Amino acid sequence: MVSSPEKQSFRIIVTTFSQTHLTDQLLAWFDQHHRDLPWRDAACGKRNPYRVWLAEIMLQQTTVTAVIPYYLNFLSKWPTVKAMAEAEDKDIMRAWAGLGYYARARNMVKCARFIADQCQGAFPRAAQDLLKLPGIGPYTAAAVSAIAFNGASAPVDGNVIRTLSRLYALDALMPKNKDQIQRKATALLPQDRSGDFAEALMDLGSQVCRPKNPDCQACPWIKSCQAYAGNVVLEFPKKAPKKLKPTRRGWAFWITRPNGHVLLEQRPPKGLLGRMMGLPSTPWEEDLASFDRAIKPFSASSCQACSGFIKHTFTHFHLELGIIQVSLEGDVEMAGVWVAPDDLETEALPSVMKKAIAHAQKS
DNA sequence: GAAACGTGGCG
DNA sequence: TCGCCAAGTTT
Repeated sequence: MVSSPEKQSFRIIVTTFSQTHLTDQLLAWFDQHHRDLPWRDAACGKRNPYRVWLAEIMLQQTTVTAVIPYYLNFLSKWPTVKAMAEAEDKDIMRAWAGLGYYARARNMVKCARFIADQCQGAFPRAAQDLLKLPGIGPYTAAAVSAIAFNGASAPVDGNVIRTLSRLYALDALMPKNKDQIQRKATALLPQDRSGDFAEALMDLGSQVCRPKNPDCQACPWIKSCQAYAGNVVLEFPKKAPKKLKPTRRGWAFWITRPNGHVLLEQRPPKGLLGRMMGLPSTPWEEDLASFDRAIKPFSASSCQACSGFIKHTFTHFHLELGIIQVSLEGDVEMAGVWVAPDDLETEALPSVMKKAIAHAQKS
């Protein structure tokens, strides 16, 4: 059956009207529930692009609560993209330590240097151009363009996926539904206020359309939400079943010289905890090397295993790490840096290594 | 497309 | 205790 042209245009008008309605409802809600966050220091479109970008990089897969102290510290150390571009890698990694996903920090500096050296310190305004920069993917490109420049882009993050999946009862599995959600989000863009719209949709997802315990009664879209109407809100978004995490095990070494200094190594520039500092360690594998085998390189020294082991969970595996204390008799030369215990806190140590160090020091 | 890539909080 | 989850990008 073919619709008449009149019928089609009528449908387009109705669709457009209801989308406008949704957009207006969302923006009205946003105006009443505006959150005061450190990076929201001016109206959308009038923000400092460097600060917007810095916040968006940090907020990738990371909660607002975790980001705030890091954001403030970075801004105080490196107030401009030029300042960050001139920073040393080591200082960036130190300041990022504990925030996780360290490739973000490595790409961030790379991006800052590109902006400073190749773009006269000015961020591109269009999402399409931002997308070419290191560490900036589809989400961040759209977010920076919308929030810093009021560009007509709709960032789609986990909040947006969840909220729109519920609003339209979208059955597609994450993350295959990304294109569909992107089209829905773009269709809802207002004529102006793209930046407010971006923040509004993400705020709605994080504060109202929460993963668990959503507050549907507070939602401006309650009358339009298909999942709510069907009483199946928690069934969206549809997700593939999670894979089981394997457990890997290893030994880390607390190696001290007679003066009490301890040996740290910088990890390789890519891969897990890349470019961060840590205790020397055996590889982390599913089969644990025996104590005797692990201490072979230190056969002439006194070696003692701390009781128990530390547990830590990464994105794709659990880790059980045993700690072996090695007390060297003299100032043996070894690859790495010797650090006084009091100076450990200033090193670029990821959380798992801080945990291992605490375990070694209390044993 | 799938896997790698951190961490801390919450129920 | 433990699985789930949070403002994704890269390879």
